[in-house]
Amino acid sequence: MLNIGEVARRGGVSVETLRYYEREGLVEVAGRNANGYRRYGDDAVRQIRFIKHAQEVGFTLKDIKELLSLKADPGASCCDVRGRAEEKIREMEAKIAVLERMRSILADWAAACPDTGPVSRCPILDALENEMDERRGGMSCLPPGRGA
Amino acid sequence: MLNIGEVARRGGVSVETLRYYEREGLVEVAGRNANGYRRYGDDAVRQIRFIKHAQEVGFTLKDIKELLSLKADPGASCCDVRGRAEEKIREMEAKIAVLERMRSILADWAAACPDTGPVSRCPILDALENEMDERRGGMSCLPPGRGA
DNA sequence: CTAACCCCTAAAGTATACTTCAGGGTCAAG
DNA sequence: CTTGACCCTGAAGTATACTTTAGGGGTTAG
Ligand SMILES: [Zn+2]
Ligand SMILES: [Zn+2]
Ligand SMILES: [Zn+2]
Ligand SMILES: [Zn+2]
Repeated sequence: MLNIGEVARRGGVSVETLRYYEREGLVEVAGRNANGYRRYGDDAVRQIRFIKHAQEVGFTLKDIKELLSLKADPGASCCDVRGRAEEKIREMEAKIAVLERMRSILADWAAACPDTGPVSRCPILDALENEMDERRGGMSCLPPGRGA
Repeated sequence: MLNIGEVARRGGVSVETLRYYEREGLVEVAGRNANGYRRYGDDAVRQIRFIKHAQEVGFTLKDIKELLSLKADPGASCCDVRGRAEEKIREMEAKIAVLERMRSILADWAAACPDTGPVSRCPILDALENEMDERRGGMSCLPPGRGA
């Protein structure tokens, strides 16, 4: 049985984070001692590392809560877990696609910018000022059905 | 001179967003009428579209405030603007790299998961429970100098 | 005994970009 | 004169994952 500080040290998180995880239902406390101090079993440290590893690959705490439920549920199947992973992969691919598109547009603009002279003739600012909504599709900032 | 509602419609944002932009110093009001209603010049709509376009390519409102300052500053050079764009490109590349790394790890795990059977033998949960910190480098969740 | 260090709670703050709420004037039409 | 659409302010709420603050008790070494 460990105090919160020791669990925090071994898990690589702060005690505040541990209390936060407890509030959020991610880590359970085994019990309390006479002073009201939290006592943790050693599975707590494993649990915290699970959480941190899951965060490292992109799961949110909400996701992780679900993963922990699956892990604890003897009726759950491997398939459920893989489903979560695949969903997360799709989310990431969507985010990557958005970022790639933005990066590519910015890169084009940066290439067009002469890098000298006044801002009044900067093609980047021009591009931002004028329409570019049809470019590559799906970047509309205007209300639908209203041309310029 | 336009009321806030008309500017919102033409700009494709809500009136609350406009008031928010005003508080944040992104859009100036030309004046007020006798009732205290905001009156906007028609450059306001252009300004809002600038903001929206800049967001579409990944600039934050903070970035955009700087871009607007540069745009308004006759002493600023094109170079400054390009600098912001290139910095943003680097930020995006960093984010993309992180996402790619996470995606690739998850994809490997998902491929290893048999997708049948109980969660107790799921390689994804196994991977999350056990160490994977040395994999691909730089994913440590542990405090430095503390092995297992 | 007291400093240093551990623990406790509840609430508020952080960052971002807004939205929603509460409460209340203004204006044109019918 | 009322209805509905519009405008105003200031404050709080949203989502995420924590951190910080405020205020206070417990334990141990010197
Ligand atoms: Zn599995
Ligand atoms: Zn646009
Ligand atoms: Zn330029
Ligand atoms: Zn790790």
